[in-house]
Amino acid sequence: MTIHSVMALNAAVRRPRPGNPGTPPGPGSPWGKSIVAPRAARRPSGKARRPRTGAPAAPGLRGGVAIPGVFEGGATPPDPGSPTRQPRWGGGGMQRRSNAEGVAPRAAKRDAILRAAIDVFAGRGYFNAQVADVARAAGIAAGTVYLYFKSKDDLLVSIFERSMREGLAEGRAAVADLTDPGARLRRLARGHLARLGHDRNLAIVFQVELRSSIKFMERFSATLLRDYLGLIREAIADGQREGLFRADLKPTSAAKMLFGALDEMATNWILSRRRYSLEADADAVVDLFINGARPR
Amino acid sequence: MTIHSVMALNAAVRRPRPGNPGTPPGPGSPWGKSIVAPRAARRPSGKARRPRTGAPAAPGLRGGVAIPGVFEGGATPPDPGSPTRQPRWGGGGMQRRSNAEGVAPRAAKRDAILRAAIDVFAGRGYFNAQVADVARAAGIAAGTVYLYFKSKDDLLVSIFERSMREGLAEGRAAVADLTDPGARLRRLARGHLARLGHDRNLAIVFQVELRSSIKFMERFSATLLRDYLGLIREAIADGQREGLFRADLKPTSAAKMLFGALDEMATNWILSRRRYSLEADADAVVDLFINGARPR
Amino acid sequence: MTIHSVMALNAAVRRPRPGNPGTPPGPGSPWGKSIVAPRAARRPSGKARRPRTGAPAAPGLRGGVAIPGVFEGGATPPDPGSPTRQPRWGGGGMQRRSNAEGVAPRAAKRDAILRAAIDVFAGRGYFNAQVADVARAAGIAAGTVYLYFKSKDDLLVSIFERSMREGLAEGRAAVADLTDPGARLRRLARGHLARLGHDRNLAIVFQVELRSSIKFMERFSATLLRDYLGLIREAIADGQREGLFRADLKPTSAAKMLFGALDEMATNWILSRRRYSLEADADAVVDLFINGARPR
Amino acid sequence: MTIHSVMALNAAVRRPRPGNPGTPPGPGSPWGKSIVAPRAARRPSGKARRPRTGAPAAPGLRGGVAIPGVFEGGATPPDPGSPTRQPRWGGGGMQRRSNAEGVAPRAAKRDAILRAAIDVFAGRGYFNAQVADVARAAGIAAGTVYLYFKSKDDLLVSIFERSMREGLAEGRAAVADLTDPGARLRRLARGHLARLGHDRNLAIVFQVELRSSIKFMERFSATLLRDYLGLIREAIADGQREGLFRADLKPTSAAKMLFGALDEMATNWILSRRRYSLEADADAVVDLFINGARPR
DNA sequence: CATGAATGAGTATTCATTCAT
DNA sequence: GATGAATGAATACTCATTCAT
Repeated sequence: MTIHSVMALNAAVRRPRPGNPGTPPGPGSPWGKSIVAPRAARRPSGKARRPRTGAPAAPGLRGGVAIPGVFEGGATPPDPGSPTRQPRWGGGGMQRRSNAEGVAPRAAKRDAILRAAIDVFAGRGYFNAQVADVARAAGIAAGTVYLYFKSKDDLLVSIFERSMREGLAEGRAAVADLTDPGARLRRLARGHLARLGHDRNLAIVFQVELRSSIKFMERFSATLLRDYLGLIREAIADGQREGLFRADLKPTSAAKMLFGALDEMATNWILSRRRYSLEADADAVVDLFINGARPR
Repeated sequence: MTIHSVMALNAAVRRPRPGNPGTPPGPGSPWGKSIVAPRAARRPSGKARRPRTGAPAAPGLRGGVAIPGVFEGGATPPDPGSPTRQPRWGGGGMQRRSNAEGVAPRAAKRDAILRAAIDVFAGRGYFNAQVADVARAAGIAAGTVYLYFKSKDDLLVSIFERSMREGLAEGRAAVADLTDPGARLRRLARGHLARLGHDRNLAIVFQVELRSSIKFMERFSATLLRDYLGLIREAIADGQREGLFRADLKPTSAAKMLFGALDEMATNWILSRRRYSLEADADAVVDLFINGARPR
Repeated sequence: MTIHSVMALNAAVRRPRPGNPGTPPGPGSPWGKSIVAPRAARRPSGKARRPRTGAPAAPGLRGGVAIPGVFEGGATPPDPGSPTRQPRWGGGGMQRRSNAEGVAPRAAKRDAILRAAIDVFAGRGYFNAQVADVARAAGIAAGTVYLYFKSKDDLLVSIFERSMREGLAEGRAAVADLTDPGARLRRLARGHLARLGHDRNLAIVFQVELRSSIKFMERFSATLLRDYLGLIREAIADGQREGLFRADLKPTSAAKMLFGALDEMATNWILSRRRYSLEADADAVVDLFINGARPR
Repeated sequence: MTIHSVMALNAAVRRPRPGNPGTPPGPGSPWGKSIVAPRAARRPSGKARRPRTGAPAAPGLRGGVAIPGVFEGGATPPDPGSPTRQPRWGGGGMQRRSNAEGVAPRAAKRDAILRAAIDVFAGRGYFNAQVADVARAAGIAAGTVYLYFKSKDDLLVSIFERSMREGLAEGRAAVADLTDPGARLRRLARGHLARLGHDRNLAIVFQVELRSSIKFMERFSATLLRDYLGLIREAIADGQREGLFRADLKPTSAAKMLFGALDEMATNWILSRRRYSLEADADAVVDLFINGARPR
């Protein structure tokens, strides 16, 4: 079972009840309900608040959580040791110009919050984590999170979307110059595991926290992930056309199998107390797959 | 992603439980109110009580819970001792006989509650489901659930343990008389998918709800699942000894890959709107695996 | 503040709501648990019980809690060391003939339950104690308690009524042959503290558990206790008539003061870790009182 | 029965609160906590916020809580440091100025909640009262109570601590300029009863609700109350040194007796339907005591 | 833009009491 | 008479979200 598969699971019956306990859904979630039963909007009046204002930015931001370059200062940093392809969140951006002199501070803060969310969610679990925890980790006030994200769910969704988008982009780029189907599969697999292996907290969120909702999975199963699996499927199909892989293999099923095996490796890596290279697992999986797909 | 991996999926998106109950007073006290807030007399109807046998089955139980062809085989479920009549959860046949000559009625009710829990959890998700929902589905009072299970969590845990125990037992039995490693893998794979394929709700709970906690996954990853993966690993190792599989394959990793691929198939099956035979997927996966593992 | 006074306190508004609240306090309370009814550790489960019956008295009765002579086998036994006046609960009875050959087994069992209730309530507090605890301590089934008592409240009420009735009877008898007001007060005071001092658990229930409700106190404040205070008041009034006590003293108020001082001694004795003779405190109180009441 | 003794009164008859939500899973879950979102340790509390002054006072506060002449003096109650303007709980005068030049609004709201708690607890009893009742009476949302108090228990505890602290401070101040032991006792007694007599609801909470737990009594019996009794004991000891009181009187015991008698008066006052001056009872008690303590 | 005090819905769990056997 | 499985009402507390400053 890969991400893809899991994605449609919880789809079932999410009670519409507002409030919270049962974790009632609530508006604001990209799924119309909220993947995880937010809490619903309330706020009858609002008493006295706090008058302060002014400050250009909470001081905590820089120090505590994110650094303009974003995502690079996390708990499980992108491993500055490996010079190759680091998943620089916020790094591949567009609007973000050159955080040097403070351009696009909004994007920078958004990245900081996302980074904080990854670390907090990985550390205590999405449900156990409180928005206030994320805010604190990001060095901002709780309410500020809502200036950048629609809801708590949105944080999770944003993490997923961004990660998938980057993964997909990287995958496409990595495969662009390769013609050999086997080599493409290998590079995709390595890239997939390397990305997760470089950021353990992100991997935890991606492999664990992100799969708690069928709704969530169904939604993405039809979008980003579909494209991601598509890359694999195409490589397989190409391989079949070139006679490298058995023709009786169904590309879609085979892609799922490969992805499922890789996914299992990733999850095992997370659960394992040992700290080995996740990326290294890619070859074993691909070797087995390619060998298994080879015409008899 | 295999079972192992999947296990960490849903971990996150879960809501906690705020609020809490109290002990309200009630009539019956010489003071008209009760000096100490008794509790009040209640008991509008009274469901089924006494578990003694004889009875064809508690009325509420059959109607509310039992689902045709599902979970009906289990009298005293956790009875791995009796090889015959194995309560195949989610399995087919075997009409519930109403514990003819004295099958513990307590176990029967426990089964009914568990069955109800599977259906309710699958239907609305573990977190969104309320204990009262499960009770209602089982045709009993909410409080009664606690006469059979420690907590709501315990329901989920019991589902997992039971399912794994049975799966493991079936797996062992299925493989006992086979010597060919490939045949063993095929039977294990088929059995695994067949078990899930027979009970969609159980499959949902198993593939999704059960993976909502990294804690949960870690715990079982070291127990039942380890044994389950062990069966696969052994078959692979035997195959290597017999020269059927490449010697450079690491049995443990290979087992995870196979399991991961199967798990992905299972989750895909659940997410898919189409109703195809999950068991049939086993062959494709095993074929690819065996072929891939074959010495070059 | 004596029992009398406290008795009317809680009378206020006892909400009739049945059910009960939850959320046991939890940490944060200076007592580690909650000042009130933390519920304490529940009994392991209490499933399997003891089916035996028939016997003139449940086995558990004799051993665990009460002995036909009742009340004499408590946790804080009536101090067999002091040959004088032991508050023999059930001992001063009427219907109870001679439990020797099993006469009045009903009364004997009732006594046993009451004795068990005293010990249990004293041990874990009325609110924390469960009817099942009392039943278990009495060696009977939970439901059986209701064959002898209307409700849990009734247990507390019965303890109070019985204790007061006996105390009143003893007080009357003790004072019957005395004419000197001072001597009567002294004997009443000694008797009061001696009775409590002989049975610590009863004292705890009497001094603590019994005062949690204004309703409860109001009810008895108008009955038994009134008579009890009456004995004191009469002795004081007689003393005034004889010129032994100041005439400007209001008998009723003075009686409350005396009772209040004694009550304080009793409560202090319970709270104290030291094990001294409570009865001995009587003299100091009475001395002070008599001296203070003496005409200047 | 004195305060000390009374303190143990209500200990018992309290209903626990089953239910749970707020009641975290507890043991029973194989993970020690709960497989799912045990919520984990929450942030320290987050009480202290930003005490800045300014705001005239939260609107709902005045209307919902404040009771004419009661509790209105307290801006920042627990401020024993400022001798002037002592917030006499239950005391008279001093219109709440709406913290004119900056009295912490936070403290004001805290006071309002406490005041509401006193009234609600007195009215329906601690156990029957719901936190929501207190919140409603204070004109705030239920959840807001937890922004100022740890738990429902904390409300009761805070009432006690504050009352005792103030009573102790007043007692010390009242006695500071007096040398005559008898006069000191009289002033202490009058002050004690006057304080309770000025705020009937506070008196009810103090005399009844607060004594519902032996645990509670034990705890405070060793702290605040000890100091309070100490004031009385010292006056008695001084009197003995001056030859005013009998030397064979044990100061500690005598102090308890005096306190017990006063406490009884207070409780009687509460229970009585008649509305007389409680403070006036002080003289009768002290007269009797002093006369009784006088050397023969 | 940022803040953070305030809001308020929501439910797991307990246990006194009943009653079929 | 005894039993004990079953019942079911009731609430403290959390935390996502808002909005007046």
